[in-house]
Amino acid sequence: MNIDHRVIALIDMDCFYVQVEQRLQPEFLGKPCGVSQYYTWKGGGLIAVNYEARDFGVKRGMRGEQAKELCPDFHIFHVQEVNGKANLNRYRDASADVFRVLNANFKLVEKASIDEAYIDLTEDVQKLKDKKLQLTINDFSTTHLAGCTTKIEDERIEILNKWLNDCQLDDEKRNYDLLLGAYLIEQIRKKIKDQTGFFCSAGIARNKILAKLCCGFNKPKKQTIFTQSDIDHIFDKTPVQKIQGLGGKAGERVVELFQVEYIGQLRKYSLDMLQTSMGEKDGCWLFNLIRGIETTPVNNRNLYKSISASKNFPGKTCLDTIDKIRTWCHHLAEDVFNRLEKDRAENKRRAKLLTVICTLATNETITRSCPINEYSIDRFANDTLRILKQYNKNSLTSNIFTPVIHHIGISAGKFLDNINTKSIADLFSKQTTKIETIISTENIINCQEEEEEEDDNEEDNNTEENILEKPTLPIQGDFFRKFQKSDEQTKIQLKSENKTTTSSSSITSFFSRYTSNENILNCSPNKIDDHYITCSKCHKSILIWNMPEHEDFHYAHELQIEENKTNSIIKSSKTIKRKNTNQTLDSFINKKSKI
DNA sequence: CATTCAAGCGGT
DNA sequence: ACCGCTTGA
Repeated sequence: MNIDHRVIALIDMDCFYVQVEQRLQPEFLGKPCGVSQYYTWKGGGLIAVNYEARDFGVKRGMRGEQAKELCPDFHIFHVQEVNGKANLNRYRDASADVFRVLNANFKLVEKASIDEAYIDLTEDVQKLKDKKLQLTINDFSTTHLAGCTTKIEDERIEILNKWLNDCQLDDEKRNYDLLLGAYLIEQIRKKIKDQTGFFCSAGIARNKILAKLCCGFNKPKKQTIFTQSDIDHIFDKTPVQKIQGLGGKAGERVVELFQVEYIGQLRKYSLDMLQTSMGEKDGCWLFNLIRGIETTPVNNRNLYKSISASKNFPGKTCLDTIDKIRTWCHHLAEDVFNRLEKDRAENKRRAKLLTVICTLATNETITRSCPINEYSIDRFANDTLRILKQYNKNSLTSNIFTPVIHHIGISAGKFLDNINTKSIADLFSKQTTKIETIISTENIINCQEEEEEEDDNEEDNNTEENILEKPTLPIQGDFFRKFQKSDEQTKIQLKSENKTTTSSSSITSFFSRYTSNENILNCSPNKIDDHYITCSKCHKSILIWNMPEHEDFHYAHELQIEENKTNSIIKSSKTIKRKNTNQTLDSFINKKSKI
């Protein structure tokens, strides 16, 4: 599979929080509304505004009172408060409703935010091709072409109709894939509406950046196709800040350094110039991006990597006594605890690391972590309080805390799976399709360095079949979960000689980095005996929250044998079909080696 | 006094 | 591990 022959969609719920509230109170459908949190101060801050209200100039971030001035009929929904703190569970639950539909219909779905999902439709489109459907304009009632900006419905239909006939008759521009992708997305959007009640918009393109960009071209309740031939003329009018990842300081840097306003203006700069100013990696990314090439994979991930609760205490509301801090530690701990318990029941996993974030009056932000040994509100609260107290300059006997605190957050992460009974074969069998690991790359500039390969494995007695058929190897870390879910993308490397790339990463690079990382951890100042457990395989003392990775290390070691066998296959054939999986070990290792 | 809360990623 | 940046409702 060529990386720029993918079909990627980005689905984005329209003013999601408002729709969630309107689903509960349908009498507000069609009326200008918004959702705000903390209504006592100037009507709270608006975090979602529907399209009816946007017509009046109401915007996200505005105060509720200000919105009322612009639009007297504006209705404000308020975020639920628990213990005096905004609670977003209602929207998380609604999000789960949407993702249930997506996951039931597609294999490769990435939860990008509470209301956004990337879908890799490449395989779905290939399967659909075999059906040789004759699609008509009626299959695309909400579809727009990125290059067609008309507001007149008849014109949309005329131009889209011509385009769809063209690419069904002669697909020389390779647009037929995108057409089929758009067809699938028309259907899933209908399904989402039918099964959840929510409207959404979508973008369909060859990569995530383009899908994300064009999703915003026609909103709400519409979808947009971005073809490769749209790139130049649209990028010529696309402000740098509109590109995902360039909305902040990085984008400002681009504008300043290159004196450009629109992303397309960067085309006149060489790869070298971009890399000199932006760094090797970012420069490479930009150079490819403005030529329509962007290879970031859609990760198969539906679960949160962390669960957190935080609250600001601005101005006079700051926390200046131990009592106040203790109370809020407890409230935040309770929120995290409740969500962790739900997560544990649903996802059979446990968070192993608690991270406390606080901002002091000195304007410094502090982040400190400690292990989670059991889920308990009091444990979370006490751990948090203990960490915060380290920054109190006042006497231990006083209730006064200096410097005052303006923000506290508690985050739980480093999840460890409990599941330990599934066989490897079971896990692998979830993915049944092939992957082609050799990718044609005429257009792709890749700046990743070659990694040295080592051949230092002795035991070569485990065949791939042996490993795959071992039924009872316990799965404790999340290595296999990632593997099973095809979380990663095959690595591409440019070979300057013949302009072909091979998937050629080595497991050894993962090892070397992991090992050095371990050494650092073993001499870290946080070393407290309680936090260590002894690994049953290597008898090393390992920090409890590093066990998932440590277990990955062992599994990776065991599978290195398989890796070596695979490498020889890759080198000797153009494509490789792997039994019962569409992932190579490379793909996993690539991610790991970045840690 | 004041967007706020939340999540992920990359650099070091 | 910790910090800053980015994004989104």
